[in-house]
Amino acid sequence: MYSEDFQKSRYLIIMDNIKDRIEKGDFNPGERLPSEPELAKQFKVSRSTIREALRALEQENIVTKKHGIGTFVKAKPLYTSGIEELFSVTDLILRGGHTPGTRLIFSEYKTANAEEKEIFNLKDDEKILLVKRIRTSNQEPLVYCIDKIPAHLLPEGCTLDRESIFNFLEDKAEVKIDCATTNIETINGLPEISENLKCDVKTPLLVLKQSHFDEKTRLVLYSINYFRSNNFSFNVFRKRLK
Amino acid sequence: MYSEDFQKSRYLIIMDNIKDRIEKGDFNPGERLPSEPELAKQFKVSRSTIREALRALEQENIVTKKHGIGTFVKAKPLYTSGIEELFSVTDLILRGGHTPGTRLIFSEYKTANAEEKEIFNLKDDEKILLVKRIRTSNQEPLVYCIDKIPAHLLPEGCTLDRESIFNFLEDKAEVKIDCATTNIETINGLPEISENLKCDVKTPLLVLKQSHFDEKTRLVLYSINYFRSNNFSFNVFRKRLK
DNA sequence: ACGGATTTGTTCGTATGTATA
DNA sequence: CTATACATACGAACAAATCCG
Repeated sequence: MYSEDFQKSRYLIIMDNIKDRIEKGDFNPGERLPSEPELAKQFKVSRSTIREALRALEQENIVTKKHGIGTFVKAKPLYTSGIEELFSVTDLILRGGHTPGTRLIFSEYKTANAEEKEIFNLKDDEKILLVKRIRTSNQEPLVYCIDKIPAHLLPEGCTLDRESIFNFLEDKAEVKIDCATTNIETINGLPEISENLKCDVKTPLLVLKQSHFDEKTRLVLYSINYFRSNNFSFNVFRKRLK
Repeated sequence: MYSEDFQKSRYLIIMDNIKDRIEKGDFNPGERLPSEPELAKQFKVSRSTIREALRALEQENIVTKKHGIGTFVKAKPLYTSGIEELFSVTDLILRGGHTPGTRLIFSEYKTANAEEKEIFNLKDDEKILLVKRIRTSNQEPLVYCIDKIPAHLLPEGCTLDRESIFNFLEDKAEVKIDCATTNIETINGLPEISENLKCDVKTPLLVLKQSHFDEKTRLVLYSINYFRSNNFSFNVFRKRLK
């Protein structure tokens, strides 16, 4: 009952096992793994289960399969887990080993304008919550965030002044953010924003405009994040199709 | 013999069929698809084959599955084709419906320095080809590219002055670029680069530093691209894990 | 709160197809 | 041509999540 991988599915256990063996150097980068029937024998499971495990490993970019040849360990542990994985700014800072903080600039309910009604698919007179905050990493300002959320998704009168919006939406509003489309661009510093970020107007800013969707692909959060570009950059893992 | 999807696997055919029906409005965004056993009956295949098709559709972000509930059509065809798909600058321009061009600034073989030997895993005295080019879109400069390739991957004495490096490596050097890790940041304009891009030094530049790997995860191309940020931005599709 | 029906998730075993060496 | 390896497909059984009466 209190065991951790109690009733974890076999393919997940096998997956972890293979990961560990790669980590340990049992299987080395570039090397071929034992064939599927071979692994099936070793783990005493059917080949289907092995295939499931290998498929998952391939999806995590840890191995590649080649038809008629074999399954190979990818070189560098390419889990750069870059920007293609969606996480909140809070998580971003935590993963960097720093302490996240929030400074509220502005929080107000307002009637949605035409564009907002369009993107959130709202009826007349519906309101949205507009929040402007500075997110800090170890007390230092890192990013200026503007967030917009339809009011009907939120409990009455909350202002989102402290918490991670992701966590708040999940815990208190039962909205699970599933994915986002992000546009990345860069602009020159802007007076209000640069001042709040304590950086020079001459320092360019990295701008992420993000439309966040829940599992039903409803747009639930639109945010614009201005990052101090002198202490920030993003990684993306890009894969060729075909 | 001459039919196009002759011997295409069944799950791919089913996948296309379901895609078409979503396209046509047969299945609408947010709606539940027929259950797996139901689809199996319709297509006269086993449930496993249906699951394979649905899995592929899920991977393309066209449907989502929920345990114990069903499989649902995602809303907007969330154009996946952002920066997470790796393509050459040439393709990038072509996809925008413009005409790509190249202006050679510099092309020379040089002995790899310590850092380059490290990243490319080279022995002493090995050389790399260093190329600096301006890529143009409809004759207008768009991006300043610095590319580094180990000499041993290339035929003797080529300078890569005209072609797409991706195409050249595939056609002439038998090197297939498979994936890349990309770092995105922004910097202030630099004298040499801004001048070549015909933009003001005050215009910030979007910088993509990319390590390109082949199928064996060998680093085969390292490139730094400086984009004129005033006419460029990227999209990324970000997915939440778990 | 319980139970049964429905739906997806996991696993098995087997057979056949296709790519590569 | 043959052996090996991965890919696709079938059908069956049971598990786990969800829903509804």
